[in-house]
Amino acid sequence: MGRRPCCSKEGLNRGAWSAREDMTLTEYIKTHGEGKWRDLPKKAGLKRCGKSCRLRWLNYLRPDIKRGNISDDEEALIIKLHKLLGNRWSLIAGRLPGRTDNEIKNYWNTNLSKKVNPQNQLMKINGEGDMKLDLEPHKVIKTKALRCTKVFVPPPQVDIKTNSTENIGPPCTDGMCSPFSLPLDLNIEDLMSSFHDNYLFNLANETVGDSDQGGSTSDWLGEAMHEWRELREGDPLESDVVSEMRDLASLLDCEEEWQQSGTKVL
DNA sequence: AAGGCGACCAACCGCGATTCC
DNA sequence: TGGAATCGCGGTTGGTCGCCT
Repeated sequence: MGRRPCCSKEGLNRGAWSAREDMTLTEYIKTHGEGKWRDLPKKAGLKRCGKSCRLRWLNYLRPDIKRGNISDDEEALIIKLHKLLGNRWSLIAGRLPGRTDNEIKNYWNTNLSKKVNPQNQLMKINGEGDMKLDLEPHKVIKTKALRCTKVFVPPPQVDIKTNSTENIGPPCTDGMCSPFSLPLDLNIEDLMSSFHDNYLFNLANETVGDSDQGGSTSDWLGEAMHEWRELREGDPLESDVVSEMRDLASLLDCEEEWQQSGTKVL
């Protein structure tokens, strides 16, 4: 059984939007607000599919869209976020005010993928452009993509004192224990993923950024790293690991700031 | 001048997640 | 509670433009 199309394509315009269509859509959304995309075209008098209207609005017509070239700062941030998050364009875009996921995705594919991985360019020059290229960044955090309207159920946790999985439950919220626990044999990918997942759980339970919990993500990440190292009998963390953790901490600190200022995160 | 080619990017498509009834 | 409707995401396509030969 085939998938039902999002709308009937018959009699609908496709391809580039005209100025008149843009104006019609903008005026309609100004008056009635976003949402109900399926009904919007009919009500607004547009011969477009609702999905197309949504895309046009989100990627082009929204008043807060930033026009113009990507700045050096933005580019550096995109590279850093892509290293941490992979092809999670909407997440990356969420941290670049006025930029859309589509814009960032296009920018990455046309500019940054070559810059970050010059081998791609080389392969095209050698006439191997059709090959599937390995664009996967190193140590990408693959947490489940979530919207922040839902409470995140955290992965099973390891009791940091006994190193057992017996004491499974949500992170403490009474301020009496560490914000999260870490298994001793965690590798860096799991460590960062576990940290990020716990962060999301705490965010959903409003324990992040609470002054009773000891301040910013950087603070309790530092605390967790310290505890982890102590329990591993002072194993030195490799410098790139420390660097990765700092990157992640600063990213998540940004999330906190936006969360506190009322901006929707994720 | 014109055809070929590649870069760019807006728009489309399919699918998983979420919401609604 | 389950299925339909809707939303949102990421991959892909295709039109346009500019450069090169």
